[in-house]
Amino acid sequence: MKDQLHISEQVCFPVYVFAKEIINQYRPLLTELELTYPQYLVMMVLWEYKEQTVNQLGEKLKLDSGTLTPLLKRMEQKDLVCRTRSTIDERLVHISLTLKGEALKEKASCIPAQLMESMNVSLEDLTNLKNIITKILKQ
Amino acid sequence: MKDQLHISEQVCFPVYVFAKEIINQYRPLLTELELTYPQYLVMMVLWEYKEQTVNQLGEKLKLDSGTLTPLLKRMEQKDLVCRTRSTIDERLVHISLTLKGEALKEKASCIPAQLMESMNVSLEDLTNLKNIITKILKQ
DNA sequence: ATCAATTAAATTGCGCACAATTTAATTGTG
DNA sequence: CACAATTAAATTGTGCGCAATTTAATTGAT
Repeated sequence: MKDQLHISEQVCFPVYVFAKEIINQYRPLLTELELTYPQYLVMMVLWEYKEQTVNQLGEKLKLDSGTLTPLLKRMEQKDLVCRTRSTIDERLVHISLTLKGEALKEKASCIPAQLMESMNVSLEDLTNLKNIITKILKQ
Repeated sequence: MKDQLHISEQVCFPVYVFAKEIINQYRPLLTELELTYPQYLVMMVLWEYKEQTVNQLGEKLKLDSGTLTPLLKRMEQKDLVCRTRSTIDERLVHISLTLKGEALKEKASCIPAQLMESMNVSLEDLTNLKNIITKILKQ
């Protein structure tokens, strides 16, 4: 029987490398906006939904409070988001955009196109990739 | 023009989530062997190549010495690998398996199959996925 | 042979990512 | 109402991942 314990036989390893490579491609673009990739993900959710609790962000981004709490505090330090504990239910912390955070959307608008260019991938491969992965993740 | 700054429109986000999900699927299997996923990758390279310098490992795994040096020290602590500075070229550190590290290959042999099962993906999707990603990474 | 340039690994510092636990508030049940 | 169970966020601790720098050894060009 064939030995499966080789890097070259693995499917997971290319996925792992590819995910890191994507973040590395984003890095120079996001550094200009003083954002990391996970912070950029938070911004995208907030640009779309205006306000989210820590849990809601966590569900959308698949991150827990152990990751999000310190990350959001750093974003608060940079005056990108507000963290406000709910008065109705004091367990909840609402995350919303500051004016600076709202304004950053404009600057970020060119990032998707820039990234597409830097990755140099056909639209076809990209859609196939997305379809397969979302199919796997849905189960 | 359509707003591209939405999580749902992104291709990179599913890749990022998928890569994390893979590592989370590996976690319970690898925890039994007292390995993390990156440590498992190092083991796979060493099971195949017997001995590697830090740089050679880094090239194969796309990791730098800043990541590998402390990781390899932890693996040395667990008596999985030996770190030996070369006498011929003292800049090089050779990483090789201990007997315990060599023996772990046996225990790890079932992991690829177990992971395939826990991921519940068709072989077709998996090969397509791998082909697209390796194609993109090759450029 | 000398010394600048290169190379390899280690170090420093920061930001995730996640398991496990803690703290505090709310809900649900008798 | 009381109080156990649940929920939300924060905290603690460990291990990557990478940029930037440092340390030390080797190479190469004159």
